[in-house]
Amino acid sequence: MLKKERHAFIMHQLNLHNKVLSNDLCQIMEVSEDTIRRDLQELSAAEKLIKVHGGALSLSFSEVQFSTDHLYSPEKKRIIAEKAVSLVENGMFVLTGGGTTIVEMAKVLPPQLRATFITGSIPAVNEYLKHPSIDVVMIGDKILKDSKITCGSEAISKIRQLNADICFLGINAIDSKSGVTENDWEVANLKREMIEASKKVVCLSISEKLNSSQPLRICGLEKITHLITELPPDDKRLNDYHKAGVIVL
Amino acid sequence: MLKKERHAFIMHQLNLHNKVLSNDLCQIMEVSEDTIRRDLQELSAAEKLIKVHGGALSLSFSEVQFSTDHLYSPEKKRIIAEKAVSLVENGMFVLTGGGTTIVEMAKVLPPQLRATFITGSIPAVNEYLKHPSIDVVMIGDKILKDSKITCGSEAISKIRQLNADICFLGINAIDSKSGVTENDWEVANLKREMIEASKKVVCLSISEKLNSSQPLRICGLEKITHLITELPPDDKRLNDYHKAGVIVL
DNA sequence: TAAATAGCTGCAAAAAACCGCACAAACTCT
DNA sequence: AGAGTTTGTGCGGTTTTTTGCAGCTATTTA
Repeated sequence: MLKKERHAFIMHQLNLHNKVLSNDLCQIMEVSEDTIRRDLQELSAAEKLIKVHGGALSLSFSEVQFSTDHLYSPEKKRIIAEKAVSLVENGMFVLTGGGTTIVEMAKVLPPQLRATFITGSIPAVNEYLKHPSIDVVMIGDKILKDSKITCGSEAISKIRQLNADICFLGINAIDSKSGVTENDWEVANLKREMIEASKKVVCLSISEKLNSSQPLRICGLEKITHLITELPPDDKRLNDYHKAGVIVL
Repeated sequence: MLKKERHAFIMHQLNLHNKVLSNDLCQIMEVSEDTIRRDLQELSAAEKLIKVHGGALSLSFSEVQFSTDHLYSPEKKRIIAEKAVSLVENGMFVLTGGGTTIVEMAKVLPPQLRATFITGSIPAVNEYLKHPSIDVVMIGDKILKDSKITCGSEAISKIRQLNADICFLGINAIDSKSGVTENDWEVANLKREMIEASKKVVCLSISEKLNSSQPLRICGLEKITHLITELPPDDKRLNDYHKAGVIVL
């Protein structure tokens, strides 16, 4: 196998799997480890991949993972937030969860908006209180320290009494098969109730969380009315959700 | 799993949840605890995260936590706060109002204290959440924007269900004849309920507010068990309250 | 205060990377 | 065409990196 061929093959594998192992490569191509090592060295020098101990990673891998050092992809969340606020209208009763995306959304609410925001999230409330004209209602209960939201039977019974116009949820994982999933028992219960208590349900999620799932199921896609990501609505990664009848923004 | 992959995965988890546990990581990635520990050490050295006992925290999280928006703290309120915390014991259920004095008190709670703090004040909750070991319960209702406390029938009915060990109130006016008075209708109602719901009632007030009164009466001195000011307890300005049977600190 | 849990240090084994060299294929230049 | 040169490849031995383990210390928790 020629050198150029090997290079092309390595790049191909890398595009498919974002990762190659030196061992696999030298077995498949039936060359020595040294040859592979030198191939990777050259491709790395040409900045076509990232060489690591034991193999190599694709450039996109590093971009996605390490480009976003501080606040996690704030620009993506800002895009999501901007789309989300367009759904809020004057006079609405809005139920929101917690999380950084919801806080971003709180920051970009138009100043002249008049609506009532109901939440159990402390960071969200802190933002809502800065707004000049919206009303803020806090759902009370014991506060979960790590996620800083009120959580418990008291909170759930309060949410059950609501019939909000719209509900915004930052979600951890969504998948066309498993629906919306979560890894925290209490938070999952809470989100489930919030969904039931609202006429429209808007899920906010960065695209990395698409097509991932976690142990606890919150609901299927049929309960979701809107899905907002930082991607344009016609991105192919969103096809499954379109098909499921979700409005994708 | 390659080392870089592990690092990327750890950062990913961290960005999603602001926190990772060493144990979870070594189970998910199927490597030894030592490997995870070394990964965290390296990422910590590269200032990508903050290593703590048992896991790691994201940088953005710590920034929020330790953000140095140190409000200037008047000496008097600090003195009052120091006296007030001495009344809190482990295992107590503590009901607190809002106001700057209460927030000062929240800041000086001893780190090893274990108690449950119940409040409707957003600024107070923000402080309580920084404490490592206390439980925090939020009283829910519509939030009064100017005083940043939850207020309304819902809050009042919740407080009625309580039987707290002790209640701390920052007060606006106190007088040996009129008792404790207030100028906000909603806040007055709330404080009245909080006093009824607690075995001990501690009033916190800077000395300037002594012997002043406002239009709305909350209660007489007989309902107050403790009064704390920045003055030494034997100051002559406090004589009236001594005589009324209030413990003056 | 004692048990449990997490961290640290040194060590050893395995894997991977590296270095120098030899040899073969390809390419160049007369 | 053929000798010399460049380039690519594989092999043996050495070095570095990575990882897990055992024993010990420090911290946390009950």
